[in-house]
Amino acid sequence: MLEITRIREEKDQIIEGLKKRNVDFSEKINAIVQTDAAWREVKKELDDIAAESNRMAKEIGQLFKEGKQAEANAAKEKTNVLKEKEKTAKEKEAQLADDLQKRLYEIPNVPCAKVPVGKTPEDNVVAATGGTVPTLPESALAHWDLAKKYNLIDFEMGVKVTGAGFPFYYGKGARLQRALINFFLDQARDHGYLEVIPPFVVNQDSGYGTGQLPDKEGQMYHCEVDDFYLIPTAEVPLTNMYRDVLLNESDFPIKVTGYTPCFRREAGSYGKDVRGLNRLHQFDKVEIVHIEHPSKSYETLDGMVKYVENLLQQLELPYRVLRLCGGDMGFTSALTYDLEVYSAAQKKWLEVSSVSNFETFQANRLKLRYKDKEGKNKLAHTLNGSALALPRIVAALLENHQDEHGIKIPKALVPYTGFERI
RNA sequence: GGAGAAAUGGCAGAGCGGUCGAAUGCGGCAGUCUUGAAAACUGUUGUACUGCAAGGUACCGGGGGUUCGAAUCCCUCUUUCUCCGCCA
Repeated sequence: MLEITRIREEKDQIIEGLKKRNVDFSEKINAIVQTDAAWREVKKELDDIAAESNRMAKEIGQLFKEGKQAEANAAKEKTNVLKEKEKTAKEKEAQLADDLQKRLYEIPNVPCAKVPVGKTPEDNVVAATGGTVPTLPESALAHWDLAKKYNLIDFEMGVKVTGAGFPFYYGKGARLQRALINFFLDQARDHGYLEVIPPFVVNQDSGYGTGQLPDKEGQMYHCEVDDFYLIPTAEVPLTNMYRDVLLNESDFPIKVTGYTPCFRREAGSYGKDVRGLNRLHQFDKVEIVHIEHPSKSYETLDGMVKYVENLLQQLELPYRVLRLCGGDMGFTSALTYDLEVYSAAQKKWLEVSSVSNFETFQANRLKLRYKDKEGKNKLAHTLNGSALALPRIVAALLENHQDEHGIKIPKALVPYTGFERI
C-alpha cells in the first residue's frame, strides 16, 4: 500500500510512474486525494468536538468537587448537544477513513525507474543468461513421460486422492525433492540466512500484510471455519514475522530463508501450460526474504539475483534473467527479476524464481519500521525471492539431463540425493 | 474441551471513575566527573493523526457499552499462565 503522505506530496509523479503498468490511475489517485482532504476536514471537526467535550468534562468534575451540584448538572445538560454532534462526526469520519483505506488498497506499487516499458511478457528485458542448452535426440521425452518411465511422479494417484495438481512423488522422485530442499537450505545458510520453519497456514492480517489480500483472495485456499489461509508462498509467514516491528539500523540486513509447501488455487488457469509439473496446486519452494535499509535495497536485490543464478549454475541448468516490464510485474513490486530455466524437451522457458523489491509497499501495510540516526521511525524495505521453486527445476533436470541410460544428477546435488543417476 | 487468573510504555511493574500519557525501577540518549572507561550524579526519553505554529486528538490486548468523564465499571473476542480432561 502506498503511503498517503506520499500520494499527497507526489501525486503527479505517482500517476506518471504508474503509467508503466499501462493503466491510467489518475482518476483513482485524484479520488484518493479528495477523500483524504474530506477525511482530514471531518477529523479536524471531530477533534475540536472532542477537545470541547474534554474541557467540559474537566469543568464538571471541578464543579462537583467544589460541591456546586446545581451548576454541574446544568453543565451536564449542555453536553448532550455536543454528544449528538460527536456521534454524527464520528460516523462520517469512520466512513471516510474506511473509504480511503479501500481506495488505497486498489493502487499497486509504483514501478521503479529501472522497470522497462511494456505490456506483455514479450516486452521483458533479458538481463543475463547462463549455461548451455543441451542438444537432445529426437527421442527425448518430456518430464511427464520420464516421470512415468522411471516411476518418479504419479499424477493420476494425486487426482484420485486429492485432485488435479497434487502429484505423488515416489522413490528417487521423492528423494530428489528432499535433496533439492536440503541443497537450497544449506546454500542459503552458507550465505548467512537464518533458517526458519514457519506455519503453513496464516491468519487474515498476514494475508493483508504482504498484499495477497484483498486483491488475490481467490488465489489462496481458505479454511473458513478458522479463517486461516494456506500459504501460497513462504513470503507470507516469513515477512509477517516482522509485522508491527520497530528495528534498529544495526539490525539490517535481516536475511531469513524457509522451506514450505505452497498452495495455489490458480483459479482460471488451464490448457497446455499446466501439463506435468508446470503448474501445480501444491508445490515445494525455498524462499529467501530480506528486510533492508532503503538505501541498500537495490544493491541487495542485485545480490539476490546473483545468488539465485549461482544455484542454477550449480544445478547445470541453462537459464536467463528477465527484468519484468511494467505490464508483467506483480501488484506489490517496484522491480522484479524473473529467472527462467530452459526445459529442453518441452523446448520452453520455465519460471523458477521471481526476485522482487517491494520498497515500502509491504512495510507500510506491515508497519515494519526502523529507527534512523535522528531517532525518526521510517519504513523499511522488504525483498524476497524464490531460491528455488522445485517442480519446474525438477522438470528441467529430468528433461535436460536425460540420455539413453537414464537421468544424470548434477554433481552438486549428488551428496544430497545419494545417487548419481536415475 | 472444562475451571480459575491475567494482558499497562523498549523491558519489568504500580495505578482500579476526574488531578493519568500514565508512578517507580531497568534500559536508551545527552551532560558532569575521568587520561579513557566503569561507577556515581544531573537532565532527557512512546507512537500515530492533525495544525504554519502554539496547540489539539487518539492509543493502557482487540471490538462494543455505561458515564458529563474510563487504564480503572459492564459485555464480548483473542492471547498467555495455572489446574483438570483428551491427544501426539
